[in-house]
Amino acid sequence: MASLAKELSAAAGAAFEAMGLEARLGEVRRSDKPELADFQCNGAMAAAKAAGRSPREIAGEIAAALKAHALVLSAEVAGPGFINLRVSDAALSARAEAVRRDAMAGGEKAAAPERITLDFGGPNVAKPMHVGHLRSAVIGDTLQRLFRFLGDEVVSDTHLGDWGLQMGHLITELQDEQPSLIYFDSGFTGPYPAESPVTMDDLARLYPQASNKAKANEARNERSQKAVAEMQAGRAGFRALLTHFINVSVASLKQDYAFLNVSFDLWKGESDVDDLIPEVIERYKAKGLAVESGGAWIVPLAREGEHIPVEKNGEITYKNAMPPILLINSRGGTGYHTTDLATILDRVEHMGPAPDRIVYVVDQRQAQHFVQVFRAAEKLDLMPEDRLEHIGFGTVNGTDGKPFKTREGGVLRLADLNSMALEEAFRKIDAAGKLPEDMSAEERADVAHKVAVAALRFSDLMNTRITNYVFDLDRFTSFEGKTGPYLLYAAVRVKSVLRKAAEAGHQPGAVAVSEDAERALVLQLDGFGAALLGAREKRMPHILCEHLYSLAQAFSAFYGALPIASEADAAKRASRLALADAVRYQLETGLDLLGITVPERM
RNA sequence: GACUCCGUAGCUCAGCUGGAUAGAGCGCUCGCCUUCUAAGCGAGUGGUCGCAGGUUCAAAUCCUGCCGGGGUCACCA
Repeated sequence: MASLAKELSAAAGAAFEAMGLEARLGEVRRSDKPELADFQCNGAMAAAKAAGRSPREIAGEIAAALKAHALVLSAEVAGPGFINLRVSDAALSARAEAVRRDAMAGGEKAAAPERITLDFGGPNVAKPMHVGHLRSAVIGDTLQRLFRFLGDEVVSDTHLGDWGLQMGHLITELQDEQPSLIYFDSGFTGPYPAESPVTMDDLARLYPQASNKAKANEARNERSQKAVAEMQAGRAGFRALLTHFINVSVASLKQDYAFLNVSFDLWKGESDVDDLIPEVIERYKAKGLAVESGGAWIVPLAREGEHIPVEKNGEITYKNAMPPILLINSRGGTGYHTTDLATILDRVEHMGPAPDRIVYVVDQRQAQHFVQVFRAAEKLDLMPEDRLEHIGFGTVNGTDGKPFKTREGGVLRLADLNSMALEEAFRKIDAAGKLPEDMSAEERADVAHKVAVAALRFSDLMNTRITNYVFDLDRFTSFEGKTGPYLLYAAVRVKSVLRKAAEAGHQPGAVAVSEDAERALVLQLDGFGAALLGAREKRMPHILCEHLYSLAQAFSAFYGALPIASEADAAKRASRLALADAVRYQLETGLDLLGITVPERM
């Protein structure tokens, strides 16, 4: 059975069509005014002008048609032409039962599923992930779960940054510290040691050292640039180091991701498409798309009306500029424009069936970069621009509204953020003192971890993706308000009620709603499918967050208003237990899509 | 300068393919645990939807201009 909203929309749409109007006018949604109606349809007002009739008159006819529908208890015209609908208790009862038995907990598959390559995470080798990486990881992973749930075929790839200047910094800095390492002996032909000469801590130390030196000293920077170019050109010792750097880094990255329940199908990186770069460059040159400019090779991308040169004080600047992509820099090296294009080539031509779409979950500040890459990809007929999609997101700010920093002013590492959240979860759990006495240390630690992850993931996902948000750990780990821990608590409480009932021999049975709190709960359950599809269509996980939060609230209100397991009347008790079970099922299903798991007790 | 995102309650934010009295959380004020987890629930408080025009029966929502803030603008990614 489809959702009530969908059934009613179809019925209203048919009624509009019967009047010679568009079916889409029949869209029915939850009422803004629960005291007036369960659902409403506003199409009559929109239709009035085209139909040349008064909106109330049209609404009257639609309402009359809807009254005949089996689900509808009443259909009334209000105000300028709103159609207010009430559905019957029987319809709500049947819907609740359907949700409880449904394979998707009341959700529905996407109408046009796609094969999607999802590129997110994007950590850099040797640079520990920082708080900025949280968003890509959490949003990307949630989209991955959501897309799969709705029927899309997803291949996720973390796309390591392992090909750029940072590798040159690491190589040269390591050379300064340990010049005798075999990797720097250009006469050595291998094989190189299997053991890495550096640890993750070494890398985390070497990179900022080199980066700071390079910023202050142009010659030092040149050395790094040169080293990258040599590595990219295939110098064996440098490539062996690269492999060590990647392996050491990936092991560390996996720990941070695992804490957050984030996973990837592929751990490919920029360096994996090394062998495709010459081909990409050749294709651009062969098509006459690449031009030489100042010792570099670029692909101009500006379109009509863009990129108008303006000369000022002898310097040329561009009005409305869409800069070209840099295919090869003046030192012969390639940057992330070129590796991104080679990666598209790889994904489209070398990795099994070509994806229908490639989706990148990357900081909004990269928006122009992706416009450039997408245009360039289309020019080469790799993939049409409209099948390439950048899902941008805002930055994570501190409570001062500026980009999040540690107390010392440095960038906060993701690993440290994870530990802070875990500590805070332990603190809040201790302060509440609500965990059962018999809970083992392991279970307690598991609960703390789940609370920490719920806090981090939910607080990130509940914000509109595109805007910046203020990170406030204390607020996010709170059990009060619109937080992950509140949702966890609500879900655990449903489970607890169901468990206690089962222990007492009470099972869920046929649903028969009658009370307001029961009706409100089922109406909320009914909105799951629309929330999922909306979240997928807009790539906005906060739509799902809102739904789940409202569901948890509706359950809490229901729980407060009516006895469930303790209801004396057996039929009512069985019905309410079934309702509770439907809520548990949908809540757990939805939270799982957010990467949040619910403990048995807390 | 160009492009882009944002400006809604004291704070943090939803709502923006136009529709009824603009919502939520926090905060603050009340009330509710001898029954299922009170980490909860109920009630109240609080808004010139940045400003000015325009389109419309109807604008937080669409259009134009302005003001304020963030971001980006070819050799780091």
